[in-house]
Amino acid sequence: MTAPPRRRTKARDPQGTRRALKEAATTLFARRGFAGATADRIARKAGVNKAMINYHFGGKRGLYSAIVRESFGTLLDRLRGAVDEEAAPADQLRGFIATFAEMAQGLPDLPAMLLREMMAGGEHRDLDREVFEFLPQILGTVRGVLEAGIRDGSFRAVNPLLTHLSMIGGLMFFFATDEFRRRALAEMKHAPAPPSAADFVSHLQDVMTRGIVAERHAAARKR
Amino acid sequence: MTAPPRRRTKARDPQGTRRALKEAATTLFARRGFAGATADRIARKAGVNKAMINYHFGGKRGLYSAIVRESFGTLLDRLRGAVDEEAAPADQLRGFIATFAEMAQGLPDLPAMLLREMMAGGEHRDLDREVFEFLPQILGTVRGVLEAGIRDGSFRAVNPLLTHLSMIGGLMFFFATDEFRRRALAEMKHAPAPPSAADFVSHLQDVMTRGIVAERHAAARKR
DNA sequence: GTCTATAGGCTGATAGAC
DNA sequence: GTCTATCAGCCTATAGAC
Repeated sequence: MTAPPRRRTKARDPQGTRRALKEAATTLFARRGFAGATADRIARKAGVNKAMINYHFGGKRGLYSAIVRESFGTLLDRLRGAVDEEAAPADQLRGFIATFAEMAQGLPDLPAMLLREMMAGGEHRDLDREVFEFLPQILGTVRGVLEAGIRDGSFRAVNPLLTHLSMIGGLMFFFATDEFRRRALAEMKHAPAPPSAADFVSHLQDVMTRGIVAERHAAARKR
Repeated sequence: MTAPPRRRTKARDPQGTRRALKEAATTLFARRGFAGATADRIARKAGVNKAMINYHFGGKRGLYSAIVRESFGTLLDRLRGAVDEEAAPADQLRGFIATFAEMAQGLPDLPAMLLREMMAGGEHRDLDREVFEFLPQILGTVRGVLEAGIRDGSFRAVNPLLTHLSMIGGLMFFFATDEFRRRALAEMKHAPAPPSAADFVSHLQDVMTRGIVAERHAAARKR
Protein backbone atom coordinates (compact mmCIF):
# COMPACT_ATOMS: atom_id res chain seq x y z
CA MET A 1 0.00 0.00 0.00
CA THR A 2 1.37 3.37 -0.99
CA ALA A 3 0.54 5.71 1.85
CA PRO A 4 -1.45 8.74 0.71
CA PRO A 5 0.70 11.85 0.31
CA ARG A 6 0.13 13.76 3.52
CA ARG A 7 1.50 17.09 2.41
CA ARG A 8 -0.34 19.84 4.19
CA THR A 9 -0.47 22.66 1.75
CA LYS A 10 0.26 21.74 -1.83
CA ALA A 11 -1.16 19.52 -4.57
CA ARG A 12 -3.64 17.67 -2.40
CA ASP A 13 -6.26 15.35 -3.80
CA PRO A 14 -8.60 17.61 -5.75
CA GLN A 15 -11.61 15.42 -4.99
CA GLY A 16 -10.86 15.84 -1.32
CA THR A 17 -10.79 19.59 -1.76
CA ARG A 18 -14.09 19.58 -3.60
CA ARG A 19 -15.72 17.40 -0.99
CA ALA A 20 -14.40 19.42 1.94
CA LEU A 21 -15.73 22.59 0.36
CA LYS A 22 -19.15 21.09 -0.29
CA GLU A 23 -19.46 19.76 3.25
CA ALA A 24 -18.41 22.98 4.91
CA ALA A 25 -20.59 25.03 2.59
CA THR A 26 -23.67 22.87 3.18
CA THR A 27 -23.47 23.49 6.91
CA LEU A 28 -22.94 27.22 6.50
CA PHE A 29 -25.58 27.68 3.81
CA ALA A 30 -28.04 25.76 5.98
CA ARG A 31 -27.43 27.88 9.06
CA ARG A 32 -26.80 31.30 7.57
CA GLY A 33 -28.32 31.27 4.10
CA PHE A 34 -26.58 31.97 0.81
CA ALA A 35 -25.63 35.57 1.51
CA GLY A 36 -24.76 34.91 5.14
CA ALA A 37 -22.25 32.17 4.36
CA THR A 38 -19.16 34.02 3.17
CA ALA A 39 -16.61 32.45 0.87
CA ASP A 40 -13.95 33.16 3.42
CA ARG A 41 -15.71 31.26 6.21
CA ILE A 42 -16.55 28.35 3.94
CA ALA A 43 -12.91 27.98 2.91
CA ARG A 44 -11.63 28.29 6.46
CA LYS A 45 -14.10 25.71 7.75
CA ALA A 46 -13.13 23.37 4.92
CA GLY A 47 -9.43 23.88 5.67
CA VAL A 48 -8.88 24.92 2.08
CA ASN A 49 -7.76 28.05 0.31
CA LYS A 50 -10.47 30.55 -0.60
CA ALA A 51 -9.45 30.68 -4.23
CA MET A 52 -10.30 26.98 -4.59
CA ILE A 53 -13.99 27.85 -4.58
CA ASN A 54 -13.53 29.70 -7.82
CA TYR A 55 -11.14 27.18 -9.30
CA HIS A 56 -13.34 24.14 -8.62
CA PHE A 57 -16.86 25.56 -8.79
CA GLY A 58 -16.51 28.80 -10.73
CA GLY A 59 -17.58 30.89 -7.76
CA LYS A 60 -19.73 30.80 -4.65
CA ARG A 61 -22.95 30.52 -6.63
CA GLY A 62 -21.54 27.55 -8.55
CA LEU A 63 -20.69 25.80 -5.29
CA TYR A 64 -24.20 26.45 -4.07
CA SER A 65 -25.75 25.11 -7.26
CA ALA A 66 -23.63 21.98 -7.16
CA ILE A 67 -24.80 21.25 -3.63
CA VAL A 68 -28.48 21.84 -4.31
CA ARG A 69 -28.36 19.71 -7.44
CA GLU A 70 -26.62 16.80 -5.75
CA SER A 71 -28.74 17.08 -2.61
CA PHE A 72 -32.00 16.80 -4.47
CA GLY A 73 -30.61 13.93 -6.48
CA THR A 74 -29.58 11.98 -3.39
CA LEU A 75 -32.89 12.69 -1.70
CA LEU A 76 -34.92 11.51 -4.65
CA ASP A 77 -32.90 8.34 -5.22
CA ARG A 78 -33.23 7.24 -1.62
CA LEU A 79 -36.90 8.05 -1.32
CA ARG A 80 -37.69 6.11 -4.46
CA GLY A 81 -35.76 3.12 -3.22
CA ALA A 82 -37.64 3.29 0.05
CA VAL A 83 -41.00 2.39 -1.37
CA ASP A 84 -41.30 -1.39 -1.52
CA GLU A 85 -44.21 -1.90 -3.85
CA GLU A 86 -44.83 -5.40 -2.54
CA ALA A 87 -45.70 -4.08 0.91
CA ALA A 88 -49.10 -2.83 2.07
CA PRO A 89 -49.64 0.88 1.33
CA ALA A 90 -49.63 1.80 5.02
CA ASP A 91 -46.25 0.12 5.42
CA GLN A 92 -44.93 1.82 2.30
CA LEU A 93 -45.88 5.14 3.86
CA ARG A 94 -44.14 4.18 7.08
CA GLY A 95 -41.09 3.24 5.04
CA PHE A 96 -41.11 6.57 3.25
CA ILE A 97 -41.13 8.47 6.53
CA ALA A 98 -38.37 6.30 8.00
CA THR A 99 -36.20 6.70 4.91
CA PHE A 100 -36.58 10.45 4.87
CA ALA A 101 -35.51 10.52 8.50
CA GLU A 102 -32.49 8.30 7.87
CA MET A 103 -31.35 10.56 5.09
CA ALA A 104 -31.86 13.64 7.23
CA GLN A 105 -29.73 12.11 9.94
CA GLY A 106 -26.99 11.16 7.52
CA LEU A 107 -27.02 14.63 5.97
CA PRO A 108 -28.24 16.81 8.84
CA ASP A 109 -27.90 20.11 7.02
CA LEU A 110 -29.84 19.09 3.97
CA PRO A 111 -33.40 19.81 5.18
CA ALA A 112 -32.55 23.35 6.24
CA MET A 113 -30.77 24.05 2.98
CA LEU A 114 -33.65 22.79 0.89
CA LEU A 115 -36.16 24.68 3.00
CA ARG A 116 -34.21 27.90 2.53
CA GLU A 117 -34.13 27.27 -1.18
CA MET A 118 -37.90 26.89 -1.24
CA MET A 119 -38.47 29.93 0.95
CA ALA A 120 -36.51 32.09 -1.47
CA GLY A 121 -39.66 31.60 -3.52
CA GLY A 122 -38.15 31.70 -6.95
CA GLU A 123 -35.44 34.30 -6.53
CA HIS A 124 -32.70 32.03 -7.85
CA ARG A 125 -34.42 31.52 -11.14
CA ASP A 126 -31.72 29.49 -12.81
CA LEU A 127 -31.60 27.07 -9.89
CA ASP A 128 -35.31 26.75 -9.50
CA ARG A 129 -35.74 25.16 -12.88
CA GLU A 130 -33.63 22.24 -11.72
CA VAL A 131 -35.35 22.03 -8.38
CA PHE A 132 -38.74 22.13 -10.05
CA GLU A 133 -37.96 18.96 -11.94
CA PHE A 134 -37.24 16.97 -8.80
CA LEU A 135 -40.32 17.93 -6.88
CA PRO A 136 -42.99 16.29 -9.04
CA GLN A 137 -41.00 13.08 -8.88
CA ILE A 138 -40.99 13.03 -5.09
CA LEU A 139 -44.64 13.97 -5.06
CA GLY A 140 -45.25 11.22 -7.61
CA THR A 141 -43.71 8.61 -5.33
CA VAL A 142 -45.97 9.54 -2.42
CA ARG A 143 -48.97 9.91 -4.66
CA GLY A 144 -48.45 6.39 -5.98
CA VAL A 145 -48.53 4.94 -2.49
CA LEU A 146 -51.61 6.92 -1.50
CA GLU A 147 -53.52 6.02 -4.65
CA ALA A 148 -52.73 2.34 -4.18
CA GLY A 149 -54.07 2.54 -0.64
CA ILE A 150 -57.21 4.32 -1.72
CA ARG A 151 -57.72 1.78 -4.50
CA ASP A 152 -57.43 -1.23 -2.22
CA GLY A 153 -59.69 0.36 0.36
CA SER A 154 -57.18 0.74 3.16
CA PHE A 155 -57.03 4.55 2.92
CA ARG A 156 -59.90 6.98 2.75
CA ALA A 157 -60.06 9.24 -0.30
CA VAL A 158 -57.53 11.83 0.89
CA ASN A 159 -56.09 14.48 -1.40
CA PRO A 160 -52.61 13.16 -2.32
CA LEU A 161 -50.96 16.58 -2.61
CA LEU A 162 -52.25 17.78 0.76
CA THR A 163 -51.28 14.52 2.42
CA HIS A 164 -47.84 14.72 0.88
CA LEU A 165 -47.44 18.29 2.12
CA SER A 166 -48.45 17.60 5.69
CA MET A 167 -46.11 14.61 5.86
CA ILE A 168 -43.08 16.24 4.20
CA GLY A 169 -43.78 19.44 6.07
CA GLY A 170 -43.63 17.76 9.43
CA LEU A 171 -40.43 15.97 8.49
CA MET A 172 -38.66 18.98 7.02
CA PHE A 173 -39.59 21.15 9.97
CA PHE A 174 -38.50 18.63 12.55
CA PHE A 175 -35.07 18.07 11.07
CA ALA A 176 -34.40 21.63 9.94
CA THR A 177 -35.04 22.92 13.45
CA ASP A 178 -33.46 20.03 15.32
CA GLU A 179 -30.42 21.87 16.59
CA PHE A 180 -32.44 24.93 17.52
CA ARG A 181 -34.81 22.76 19.54
CA ARG A 182 -31.94 21.11 21.32
CA ARG A 183 -30.50 24.46 22.36
CA ALA A 184 -33.87 25.97 23.19
CA LEU A 185 -34.93 23.08 25.41
CA ALA A 186 -31.56 23.06 27.14
CA GLU A 187 -32.01 26.69 28.19
CA MET A 188 -35.59 26.23 29.35
CA LYS A 189 -36.57 25.28 32.87
CA HIS A 190 -38.95 22.35 33.32
CA ALA A 191 -38.48 21.52 29.63
CA PRO A 192 -39.02 18.04 28.28
CA ALA A 193 -35.96 16.23 26.90
CA PRO A 194 -35.34 16.91 23.19
CA PRO A 195 -37.15 14.17 21.26
CA SER A 196 -35.02 11.74 19.27
CA ALA A 197 -35.47 11.32 15.55
CA ALA A 198 -36.71 7.79 16.16
CA ASP A 199 -39.39 9.07 18.53
CA PHE A 200 -40.60 11.58 16.00
CA VAL A 201 -40.58 9.06 13.18
CA SER A 202 -42.78 6.55 14.95
CA HIS A 203 -45.08 9.33 16.16
CA LEU A 204 -45.50 10.71 12.65
CA GLN A 205 -45.94 7.24 11.18
CA ASP A 206 -48.73 6.57 13.65
CA VAL A 207 -50.52 9.87 13.26
CA MET A 208 -50.30 9.83 9.47
CA THR A 209 -51.46 6.25 8.95
CA ARG A 210 -54.22 6.57 11.55
CA GLY A 211 -55.16 9.90 10.06
CA ILE A 212 -55.81 8.55 6.61
CA VAL A 213 -57.01 4.95 7.12
CA ALA A 214 -60.46 4.19 5.82
CA GLU A 215 -63.05 4.08 8.58
CA ARG A 216 -64.22 0.54 7.81
CA HIS A 217 -60.68 -0.63 7.66
CA ALA A 218 -59.82 1.01 10.97
CA ALA A 219 -62.86 -0.63 12.57
CA ALA A 220 -62.01 -4.02 11.06
CA ARG A 221 -58.47 -3.78 12.41
CA LYS A 222 -59.68 -3.29 15.94
CA ARG A 223 -59.93 -6.37 18.07
CA MET B 1 -61.62 65.85 8.51
CA THR B 2 -58.17 67.27 8.10
CA ALA B 3 -56.64 65.51 5.13
CA PRO B 4 -53.33 63.80 5.96
CA PRO B 5 -50.31 65.82 4.79
CA ARG B 6 -49.34 64.22 1.49
CA ARG B 7 -45.84 65.62 1.24
CA ARG B 8 -43.63 63.22 -0.62
CA THR B 9 -40.22 63.70 0.87
CA LYS B 10 -40.06 65.59 4.13
CA ALA B 11 -41.35 65.28 7.69
CA ARG B 12 -43.77 62.44 7.12
CA ASP B 13 -45.54 60.61 9.90
CA PRO B 14 -42.79 58.78 11.78
CA GLN B 15 -45.10 55.90 12.67
CA GLY B 16 -45.78 55.47 8.96
CA THR B 17 -42.07 55.36 8.28
CA ARG B 18 -41.52 52.77 10.97
CA ARG B 19 -44.38 50.64 9.74
CA ALA B 20 -43.33 50.85 6.09
CA LEU B 21 -39.83 49.77 7.03
CA LYS B 22 -41.03 46.84 9.11
CA GLU B 23 -43.37 45.62 6.39
CA ALA B 24 -40.80 45.85 3.63
CA ALA B 25 -38.12 44.29 5.81
CA THR B 26 -40.33 41.39 6.85
CA THR B 27 -40.86 40.40 3.24
CA LEU B 28 -37.20 40.70 2.36
CA PHE B 29 -35.92 38.98 5.49
CA ALA B 30 -38.37 36.15 4.84
CA ARG B 31 -37.27 35.64 1.24
CA ARG B 32 -33.57 36.39 1.42
CA GLY B 33 -32.55 35.99 5.03
CA PHE B 34 -30.91 38.58 7.26
CA ALA B 35 -27.69 38.96 5.31
CA GLY B 36 -29.42 38.76 1.92
CA ALA B 37 -31.82 41.58 2.65
CA THR B 38 -29.74 44.74 2.27
CA ALA B 39 -30.62 47.98 4.02
CA ASP B 40 -30.71 49.68 0.65
CA ARG B 41 -33.33 47.32 -0.78
CA ILE B 42 -35.43 47.46 2.38
CA ALA B 43 -35.48 51.25 2.29
CA ARG B 44 -36.26 51.39 -1.41
CA LYS B 45 -39.10 48.87 -1.08
CA ALA B 46 -40.48 50.84 1.86
CA GLY B 47 -40.25 54.09 -0.11
CA VAL B 48 -38.18 55.58 2.68
CA ASN B 49 -34.67 56.90 3.05
CA LYS B 50 -32.00 54.38 3.97
CA ALA B 51 -30.79 56.40 6.92
CA MET B 52 -34.19 56.04 8.57
CA ILE B 53 -33.34 52.45 9.46
CA ASN B 54 -30.61 53.68 11.74
CA TYR B 55 -32.59 56.62 13.05
CA HIS B 56 -35.68 54.59 13.99
CA PHE B 57 -34.24 51.19 14.81
CA GLY B 58 -30.59 51.81 15.53
CA GLY B 59 -29.44 49.73 12.58
CA LYS B 60 -30.44 46.79 10.46
CA ARG B 61 -30.10 44.32 13.30
CA GLY B 62 -32.36 46.49 15.47
CA LEU B 63 -35.01 46.47 12.76
CA TYR B 64 -34.73 42.71 12.54
CA SER B 65 -35.02 42.29 16.30
CA ALA B 66 -38.06 44.54 16.48
CA ILE B 67 -39.80 42.45 13.84
CA VAL B 68 -38.98 39.10 15.43
CA ARG B 69 -40.06 40.31 18.83
CA GLU B 70 -43.38 41.70 17.62
CA SER B 71 -44.04 38.74 15.35
CA PHE B 72 -43.72 36.21 18.11
CA GLY B 73 -45.83 38.39 20.36
CA THR B 74 -48.64 38.62 17.81
CA LEU B 75 -48.46 34.92 17.09
CA LEU B 76 -48.66 33.96 20.72
CA ASP B 77 -51.50 36.32 21.55
CA ARG B 78 -53.66 35.06 18.73
CA LEU B 79 -52.96 31.40 19.33
CA ARG B 80 -53.84 31.74 22.98
CA GLY B 81 -57.08 33.48 22.15
CA ALA B 82 -57.91 30.72 19.70
CA VAL B 83 -58.31 28.01 22.27
CA ASP B 84 -61.83 28.11 23.64
CA GLU B 85 -61.60 26.06 26.77
CA GLU B 86 -65.33 25.40 26.79
CA ALA B 87 -65.12 23.42 23.56
CA ALA B 88 -64.27 19.74 23.17
CA PRO B 89 -60.49 19.12 22.92
CA ALA B 90 -60.76 17.98 19.31
CA ASP B 91 -62.50 21.21 18.42
CA GLN B 92 -59.94 23.23 20.34
CA LEU B 93 -57.25 21.60 18.25
CA ARG B 94 -59.14 22.41 15.06
CA GLY B 95 -59.45 25.98 16.28
CA PHE B 96 -55.72 26.19 16.91
CA ILE B 97 -54.93 25.06 13.39
CA ALA B 98 -57.45 27.44 11.85
CA THR B 99 -56.15 30.37 13.87
CA PHE B 100 -52.55 29.69 12.93
CA ALA B 101 -53.60 29.64 9.29
CA GLU B 102 -55.55 32.89 9.59
CA MET B 103 -52.55 34.58 11.10
CA ALA B 104 -50.27 33.21 8.42
CA GLN B 105 -52.58 34.57 5.74
CA GLY B 106 -52.77 37.97 7.37
CA LEU B 107 -48.97 38.10 7.76
CA PRO B 108 -47.79 35.89 4.91
CA ASP B 109 -44.07 36.45 5.49
CA LEU B 110 -44.09 35.61 9.15
CA PRO B 111 -43.75 31.82 8.93
CA ALA B 112 -40.70 31.98 6.67
CA MET B 113 -39.06 34.57 8.86
CA LEU B 114 -39.59 32.57 12.01
CA LEU B 115 -38.41 29.40 10.32
CA ARG B 116 -35.22 31.11 9.22
CA GLU B 117 -34.69 32.34 12.73
CA MET B 118 -35.02 28.80 14.04
CA MET B 119 -32.77 27.34 11.35
CA ALA B 120 -30.01 29.73 12.32
CA GLY B 121 -29.86 27.40 15.31
CA GLY B 122 -28.72 29.85 17.90
CA GLU B 123 -26.37 32.06 15.92
CA HIS B 124 -28.16 35.25 16.92
CA ARG B 125 -27.62 34.63 20.58
CA ASP B 126 -29.06 37.87 21.85
CA LEU B 127 -32.25 37.34 19.91
CA ASP B 128 -32.66 33.73 20.75
CA ARG B 129 -33.14 34.42 24.41
CA GLU B 130 -36.28 36.34 23.58
CA VAL B 131 -37.49 33.75 21.15
CA PHE B 132 -36.88 30.99 23.66
CA GLU B 133 -39.32 32.59 26.05
CA PHE B 134 -42.18 32.51 23.59
CA LEU B 135 -41.84 28.93 22.51
CA PRO B 136 -42.71 27.17 25.75
CA GLN B 137 -45.82 29.30 25.95
CA ILE B 138 -47.02 28.20 22.54
CA LEU B 139 -46.13 24.63 23.35
CA GLY B 140 -47.95 25.02 26.64
CA THR B 141 -51.15 26.04 24.87
CA VAL B 142 -51.14 22.96 22.67
CA ARG B 143 -50.08 20.73 25.50
CA GLY B 144 -53.02 21.92 27.57
CA VAL B 145 -55.47 20.94 24.86
CA LEU B 146 -53.87 17.55 24.33
CA GLU B 147 -53.75 16.73 28.02
CA ALA B 148 -57.40 17.68 28.44
CA GLY B 149 -58.28 15.34 25.58
CA ILE B 150 -56.23 12.52 27.01
CA ARG B 151 -57.80 13.06 30.42
CA ASP B 152 -61.37 12.95 29.14
CA GLY B 153 -60.62 9.89 27.05
CA SER B 154 -61.14 11.43 23.63
CA PHE B 155 -57.44 11.30 22.66
CA ARG B 156 -55.05 8.42 23.00
CA ALA B 157 -51.96 8.96 25.13
CA VAL B 158 -49.87 10.79 22.54
CA ASN B 159 -46.66 12.61 23.39
CA PRO B 160 -47.66 16.31 23.55
CA LEU B 161 -44.32 17.66 22.31
CA LEU B 162 -44.23 15.35 19.30
CA THR B 163 -47.83 16.06 18.46
CA HIS B 164 -47.20 19.78 18.74
CA LEU B 165 -44.17 19.49 16.45
CA SER B 166 -45.91 17.54 13.72
CA MET B 167 -48.83 19.97 13.72
CA ILE B 168 -46.79 23.19 13.85
CA GLY B 169 -44.30 21.71 11.41
CA GLY B 170 -46.94 21.01 8.81
CA LEU B 171 -48.38 24.49 9.21
CA MET B 172 -45.07 26.34 9.12
CA PHE B 173 -43.89 24.41 6.10
CA PHE B 174 -47.10 24.91 4.16
CA PHE B 175 -47.20 28.66 4.64
CA ALA B 176 -43.47 29.30 4.40
CA THR B 177 -43.31 27.56 1.02
CA ASP B 178 -46.65 28.77 -0.31
CA GLU B 179 -45.29 31.12 -2.92
CA PHE B 180 -42.65 28.66 -4.05
CA ARG B 181 -45.33 26.00 -4.51
CA ARG B 182 -47.47 28.37 -6.52
CA ARG B 183 -44.60 29.13 -8.87
CA ALA B 184 -43.39 25.57 -9.05
CA LEU B 185 -46.80 24.16 -9.89
CA ALA B 186 -47.39 26.85 -12.47
CA GLU B 187 -44.27 25.81 -14.38
CA MET B 188 -45.02 22.09 -14.19
CA LYS B 189 -47.00 20.22 -16.79
CA HIS B 190 -49.94 18.10 -15.60
CA ALA B 191 -49.60 19.69 -12.18
CA PRO B 192 -52.48 19.89 -9.75
CA ALA B 193 -53.79 23.35 -8.91
CA PRO B 194 -52.03 24.95 -5.94
CA PRO B 195 -54.03 24.04 -2.84
CA SER B 196 -55.74 26.86 -0.96
CA ALA B 197 -54.99 27.55 2.68
CA ALA B 198 -58.54 26.50 3.53
CA ASP B 199 -58.02 23.14 1.82
CA PHE B 200 -54.86 22.51 3.75
CA VAL B 201 -56.39 23.58 7.04
CA SER B 202 -59.30 21.17 6.83
CA HIS B 203 -57.02 18.39 5.63
CA LEU B 204 -54.62 18.90 8.53
CA GLN B 205 -57.48 19.23 11.01
CA ASP B 206 -58.86 15.90 9.82
CA VAL B 207 -55.57 14.03 9.76
CA MET B 208 -54.46 15.34 13.15
CA THR B 209 -57.70 14.71 15.00
CA ARG B 210 -58.18 11.29 13.41
CA GLY B 211 -54.53 10.53 14.07
CA ILE B 212 -54.78 11.07 17.80
CA VAL B 213 -58.36 10.08 18.75
CA ALA B 214 -58.67 7.24 21.17
CA GLU B 215 -59.64 4.01 19.47
CA ARG B 216 -62.80 3.45 21.53
CA HIS B 217 -63.81 6.98 20.96
CA ALA B 218 -63.29 6.70 17.25
CA ALA B 219 -65.37 3.53 17.15
CA ALA B 220 -68.11 5.10 19.24
CA ARG B 221 -68.27 8.08 16.88
CA LYS B 222 -68.91 5.90 13.87
CA ARG B 223 -72.51 5.44 12.88
C1' DG C 1 -37.56 63.49 10.91
C1' DT C 2 -35.60 63.36 6.68
C1' DC C 3 -32.06 63.70 3.34
C1' DT C 4 -27.21 63.60 0.94
C1' DA C 5 -22.57 62.52 1.00
C1' DT C 6 -19.13 59.83 2.48
C1' DA C 7 -16.35 56.97 5.41
C1' DG C 8 -14.62 52.41 6.39
C1' DG C 9 -14.99 47.51 6.35
C1' DC C 10 -15.92 43.33 4.23
C1' DT C 11 -16.96 40.43 0.08
C1' DG C 12 -16.33 37.72 -4.09
C1' DA C 13 -13.30 37.18 -7.60
C1' DT C 14 -8.83 37.35 -10.24
C1' DA C 15 -3.74 37.56 -11.52
C1' DG C 16 0.23 35.42 -11.26
C1' DA C 17 3.99 32.83 -8.61
C1' DC C 18 4.95 28.16 -7.42
C1' DG D 1 -3.94 22.41 -7.99
C1' DT D 2 -2.75 25.47 -4.64
C1' DC D 3 -1.36 29.74 -2.62
C1' DT D 4 -0.67 34.98 -1.74
C1' DA D 5 -1.69 39.53 -2.86
C1' DT D 6 -4.79 42.64 -4.45
C1' DC D 7 -8.72 45.06 -6.54
C1' DA D 8 -13.18 46.87 -7.44
C1' DG D 9 -17.78 46.83 -5.69
C1' DC D 10 -21.07 46.77 -2.25
C1' DC D 11 -22.54 47.09 2.42
C1' DT D 12 -23.76 49.28 6.94
C1' DA D 13 -23.49 53.15 9.50
C1' DT D 14 -22.58 58.08 10.53
C1' DA D 15 -21.97 63.24 10.07
C1' DG D 16 -24.10 67.14 9.17
C1' DA D 17 -27.32 70.22 6.26
C1' DC D 18 -32.06 71.20 6.14
